[in-house]
Amino acid sequence: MTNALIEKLSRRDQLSPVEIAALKDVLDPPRAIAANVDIMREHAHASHSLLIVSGLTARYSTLSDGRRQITEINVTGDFVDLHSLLMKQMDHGVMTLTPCEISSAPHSRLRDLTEKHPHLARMLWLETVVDAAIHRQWLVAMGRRSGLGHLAHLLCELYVRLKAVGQTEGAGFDLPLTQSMLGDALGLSTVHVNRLIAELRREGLVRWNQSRVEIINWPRLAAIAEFDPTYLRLQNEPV
Amino acid sequence: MTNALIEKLSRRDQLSPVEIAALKDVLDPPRAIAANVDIMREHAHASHSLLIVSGLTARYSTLSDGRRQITEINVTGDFVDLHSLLMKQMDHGVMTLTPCEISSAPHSRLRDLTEKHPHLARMLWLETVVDAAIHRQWLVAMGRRSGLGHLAHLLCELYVRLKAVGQTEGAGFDLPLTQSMLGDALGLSTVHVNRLIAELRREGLVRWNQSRVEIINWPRLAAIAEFDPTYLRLQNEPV
DNA sequence: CGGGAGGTTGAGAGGCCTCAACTCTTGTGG
DNA sequence: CCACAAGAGTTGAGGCCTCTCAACCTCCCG
Repeated sequence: MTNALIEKLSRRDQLSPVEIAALKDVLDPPRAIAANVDIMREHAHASHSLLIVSGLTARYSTLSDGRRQITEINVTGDFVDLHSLLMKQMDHGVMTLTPCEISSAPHSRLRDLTEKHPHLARMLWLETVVDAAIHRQWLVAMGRRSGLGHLAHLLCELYVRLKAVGQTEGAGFDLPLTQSMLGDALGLSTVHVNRLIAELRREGLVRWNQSRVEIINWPRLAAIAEFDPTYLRLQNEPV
Repeated sequence: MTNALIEKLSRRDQLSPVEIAALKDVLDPPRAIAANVDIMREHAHASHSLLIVSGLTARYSTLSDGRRQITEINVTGDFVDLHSLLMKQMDHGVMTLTPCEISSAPHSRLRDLTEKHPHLARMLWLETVVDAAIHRQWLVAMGRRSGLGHLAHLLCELYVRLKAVGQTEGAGFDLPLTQSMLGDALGLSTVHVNRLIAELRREGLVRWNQSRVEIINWPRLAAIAEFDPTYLRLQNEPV
């Protein structure tokens, strides 16, 4: 049930059987949760962290006029809101984008884990550090890339992250997000997202029907995005 | 020499004398570094992390056409690039914005610290988690706020962060950044930054001469920015 | 005194926004 | 089995925010 997380962590550094057992011990059995449900409310004081066993979630912040900004999309195997172990109060909300299975990890047990397993603690620390690196890439894309480059970058990122946990098929993957949600992630309007997707299709870079995205021309898509996956930290370097 | 860092950490949770000594032990004596110097290059493999003893630095990423996006401004007492302890390869560069004093902490010693002092390790983990929270606020500002709101938010953030380490005087602080640098931080052009600053002045929200920023009307500035300092995690809650 | 960096201002262009209408799909109930 | 509603996607038109280009000013320093 924690396979995707362990698969991802093992790409970065070796986990001992004891550590794997300790990691499994902090997690409650997964619960099934429907799509479009808040699993952690903005400003809440959290007492546990959540692991996505399957499905897609989004971190978001809401503005006073109701508009929304999604700040990260999380996928199967992501320890979303692990940061609340230390932040205590949530600076953003987390919602499901698809039906999900979610495991809960009480902060008390996570704190015990950091006392007894310093190496595993660093591996979890690294999870949050990669989140920050993803945020930085989004900042670069939002601040300095064209709308098309930004969308292309998001697709490249999701493809690589989903592939790392076995959620791709060939050059395609499922992305059951509405164009309105994509707009909230990119900081663009729904109408403009629609036109950008049309442009990617017209240029023969992707096939995109329903929730199925197929990347037809990876080299050109990655070039438009100036995509370099180093920040996802999927290479093996012991911590 | 690590006073600002310890002052900031102590706002969040109590540090024992042993922990303070351990923290000081990982740091080399500070070096003086001029303004506009790269202290960590993009894509470099880091073997140590850097503490800002005094001065201002910026994390940045460079695009293929030479344009730049600053993803965070770091101030006195910030453990900039602590994340490299776990990331190993830098996903961004770090440069000084002003003359700085910088202390270096070898990763080997930091790793030892996490083995022997789990609580202190969590405090350092929290430092990187706050970085991520700052990134998220920048994403919200960049994606969904007006240019004016974005600039106002940056000023509010810097004021609160500088105040937490005793670097403000009344409602003012030093911000020796060129408008071009501010543009790189906000994702705007230099010309537009100039016009936004002029608007803040015209509206009587700030006085801004040379590198001196004086906030005249904090309530209105914070309202324009929709600023809520919770994400900076300066409240006391034990980790 | 000249040069360079930074700041300021004007003018025109363009990317993205808003508003609005229309289409398509899906699910529900009569 | 069809009518209808609701949600999502698509397209057009006009407008605004921000960009680029360019000129000029100020200040500082060699």
